[in-house]
Amino acid sequence: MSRRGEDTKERILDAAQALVLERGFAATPVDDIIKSTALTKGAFFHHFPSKGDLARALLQRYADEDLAVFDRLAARADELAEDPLQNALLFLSLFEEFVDAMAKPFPGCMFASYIYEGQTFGPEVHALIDEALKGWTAVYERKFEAVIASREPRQKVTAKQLAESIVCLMEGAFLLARAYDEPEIIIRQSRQFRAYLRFLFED
Amino acid sequence: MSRRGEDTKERILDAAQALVLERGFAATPVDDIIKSTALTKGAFFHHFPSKGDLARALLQRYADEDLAVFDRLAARADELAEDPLQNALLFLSLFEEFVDAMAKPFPGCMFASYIYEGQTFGPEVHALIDEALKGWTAVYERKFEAVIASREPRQKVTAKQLAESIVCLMEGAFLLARAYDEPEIIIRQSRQFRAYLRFLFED
DNA sequence: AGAAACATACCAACTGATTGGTATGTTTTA
DNA sequence: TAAAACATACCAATCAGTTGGTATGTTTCT
Repeated sequence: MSRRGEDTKERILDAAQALVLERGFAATPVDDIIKSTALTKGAFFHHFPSKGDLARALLQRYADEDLAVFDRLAARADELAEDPLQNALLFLSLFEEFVDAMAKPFPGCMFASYIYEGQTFGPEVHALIDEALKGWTAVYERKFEAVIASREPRQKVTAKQLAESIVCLMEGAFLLARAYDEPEIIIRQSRQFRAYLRFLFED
Repeated sequence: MSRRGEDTKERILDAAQALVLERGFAATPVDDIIKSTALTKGAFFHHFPSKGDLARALLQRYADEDLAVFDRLAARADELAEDPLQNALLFLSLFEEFVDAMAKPFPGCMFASYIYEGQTFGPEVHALIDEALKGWTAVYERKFEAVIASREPRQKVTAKQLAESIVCLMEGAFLLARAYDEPEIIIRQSRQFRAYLRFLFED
């Protein structure tokens, strides 16, 4: 695909992402997407064989960007803090900074949006969601394993438990943040979890 | 409305709830709802002036039932445990029992579903969601206030913080539970939070 | 190099199916 | 017997997707 074609495809994805995060996938007609890009139906279906293909491409791109952010934050944390506990704490701090820089109105999490539309999507989409959720958990789990290996926790906890907790906590925080349009909730909860970690592992 | 009319209205709501939780509201046509009740369009629009009215009625009923469950669990906890900490812990245990008794496939939380469809609904629906979320938080906050009043927490925490945390944690757990069709996640996370509370407040 | 052959990117207009909703009946119940 | 509770038969709008076509490259052949 030429440079020009690639650009329009991105434009369609940009418009679709904004609308889908706002209203959900099923509630976002193709007509509205093309209206917001000043393109036509022909152009849309030239780039995406079906609306379902858009759903897949949209989530794929979102997952890729999400992974990139995660990797970037992890790399910066690795750079600045060698100690496992400090590394984990810093990673969460960097995540808070990232959320703080997000635009209002707070868009929410696309995985969550897709999860609650369930039946609408095919197995490929479900696999993507699975991969993302398990990916997050795995990253956290590795970090917490290192922390537990380096220090005796004040309370008996497993890395897996902690990892699942922070993923749940953040997804829930994303939901409330969206309901109230208050991204600060995410930051508050992440900070609270940091305090919990310090409490568990610091002297 | 007569007994019979009330019954059919409930039947419609039952069918709608199952479908909406499965696929989302916008992705659930009225035709599918009436198909699953063996009724007709005339009957549906006799009971609900519009599909939007169904959305409101559906969430209202869900909120009422949710509140009833909450009150029931709280009453049982109050009955069995006077001590604030034991009361809070027991309340969570009873909630875990309740989740454990829920049917598979795990349906998820209707508030979350509605939140991620945002734009679709009117201000009345948003008010209902707000009320429910703030209601949960308020119940937890009162319980944790009593706990904090009765004991010195090992770490400085506020009742409000703890309340927001458990609400986020549970909503996130509901999301993962739905993604994996594993309600056990909710139970695990609630149990984990109980351990955290005991750790904070027990000697 | 330059023309012929082909591919990509897009558009305007249309299509059949589905959508929420209505108008007009018929049955049931109080 | 008169509302309330349904059913039947429709409608206008909207939906995802198609059609036939043009304009603009890009590659291939001479």
